[in-house]
Amino acid sequence: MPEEIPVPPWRRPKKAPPRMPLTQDRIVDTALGILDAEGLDALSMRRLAQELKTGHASLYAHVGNRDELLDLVFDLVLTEVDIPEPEPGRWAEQVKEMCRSLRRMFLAHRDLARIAIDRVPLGPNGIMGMERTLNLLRAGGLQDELAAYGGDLLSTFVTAEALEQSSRHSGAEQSQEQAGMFADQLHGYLKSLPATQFPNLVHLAGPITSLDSDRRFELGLEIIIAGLVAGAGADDGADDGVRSSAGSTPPES
Amino acid sequence: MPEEIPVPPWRRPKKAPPRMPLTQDRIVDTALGILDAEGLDALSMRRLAQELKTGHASLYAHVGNRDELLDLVFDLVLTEVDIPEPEPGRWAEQVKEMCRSLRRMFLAHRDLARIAIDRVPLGPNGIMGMERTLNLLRAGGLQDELAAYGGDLLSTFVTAEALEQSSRHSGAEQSQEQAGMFADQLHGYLKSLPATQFPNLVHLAGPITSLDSDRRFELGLEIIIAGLVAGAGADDGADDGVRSSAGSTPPES
DNA sequence: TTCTTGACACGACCACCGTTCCATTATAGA
DNA sequence: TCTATAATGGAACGGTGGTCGTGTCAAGAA
Repeated sequence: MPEEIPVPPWRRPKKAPPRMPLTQDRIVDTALGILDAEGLDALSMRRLAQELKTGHASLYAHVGNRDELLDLVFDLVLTEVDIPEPEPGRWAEQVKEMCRSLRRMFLAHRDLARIAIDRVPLGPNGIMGMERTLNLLRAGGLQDELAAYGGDLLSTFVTAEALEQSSRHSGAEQSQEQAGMFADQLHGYLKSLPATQFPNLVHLAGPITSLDSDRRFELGLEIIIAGLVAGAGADDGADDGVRSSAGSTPPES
Repeated sequence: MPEEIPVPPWRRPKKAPPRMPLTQDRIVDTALGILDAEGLDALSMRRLAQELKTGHASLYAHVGNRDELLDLVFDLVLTEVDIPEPEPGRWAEQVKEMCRSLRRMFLAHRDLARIAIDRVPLGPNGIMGMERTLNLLRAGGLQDELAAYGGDLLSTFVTAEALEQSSRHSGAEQSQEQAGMFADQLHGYLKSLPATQFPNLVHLAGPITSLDSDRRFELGLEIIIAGLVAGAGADDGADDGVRSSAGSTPPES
């Protein structure tokens, strides 16, 4: 921000800078700024008021309470997610693109997954997003119930995965290094377990700890989409929704 | 662990009831009691100390801090989950049984999903659970990476679903009635949206709001297991893990 | 141009929270 | 019985979200 130019005294004797009025938008914008820079725990009403150069009690004239504020912040960032218009023949890829966009949004805003995890996005942008999501899912031929629930499942998955990723390196500031350290420590610990009692953990110590966030995300996405596709074949939803024959037989290795 | 052998009364004439000493076990047990009865927000160190008829500062001699206490509570309830020994030919059903058992545990303890959602279960019971889970998943022929991640995905799914269910009727005490009210209101709202702008939401208002928790849970379970089964067919995990051909072609309706 | 009014700002306050310090106390071992 | 060790818990610290009522200021009415 450039230096402030002094206002000529004859121009606006006392009109212009009396105060930038407090509005809900300004509050929500500033809250998002604090969230990005310092995380959810730092976002107290007092800290927010300080940033806005006002008293914390003033905020309650515009936002109700802290929880409602977080609702508003959540709905605001939802504008960053883009959900493609369905194109024939690209269904699975487009569903992935949507989920990746959602994930990018989460990773761009610190602790946002913690806000989103127990919130239903019913703000204006949330509703828009639901509409577009359903539109995309139905374009893949998913029957009503599966489309309705599939959107929920996908967004829950993306949120939970983002939450896991962000909480892994919580507390300290470092991200990459911290995550690597933890993985290494965990790998050593798992390898050190008695192999007679924990054969699977010892055997899988590698795969368990070596999966980075991106790979986990793509894997989970593949699994869920494959599951949705498998369910889309069932035409009568009265029984199971997902064709149960797909899951009832164990694959023999 | 075998039952404790009672101490003969002549052995310790006046040791027993001078005061029941504060132990970590007593603290964790009591914490779980408060959690069940009053929820996570009511579980403060002060409230807990009051229940134990002691000062809140005394607790810190046994548990480190509140977060560690929640770790311990989480690990304690994990004993209630049972994970079956693999039986040939019942793989998918056994995976479901495991997930249902986990879900039952969550529903039996108020707000436990909120505790579990951002916690990796690395306590003794958590480790045991991971071992048994991996054992079951591998028995279905899942390759290493898919087994390692599949367990995570399933438990994340169950936790998130339990969280959603519990947060739906948070605040007020009512559960069934409250949930129904909310669903009705939401249904009315969705139906009231302009059909030109939100055709999918209006069309799917029924399926979206009529899915009760049990059905959601079973549906999601089917989807994920179907996805895992689809992925189990891929023999080389170097590329995608889940056979991408399964998900890349949209099902035509 | 003066008066009035109503929305907004905000200091003071409330009831909590998690955590630490440290003097006191109770217990177990010598 | 005396002493070393550990548990205990009152007081205090620095926070939190939220409410109340007074004060201020700017725009509309007269």
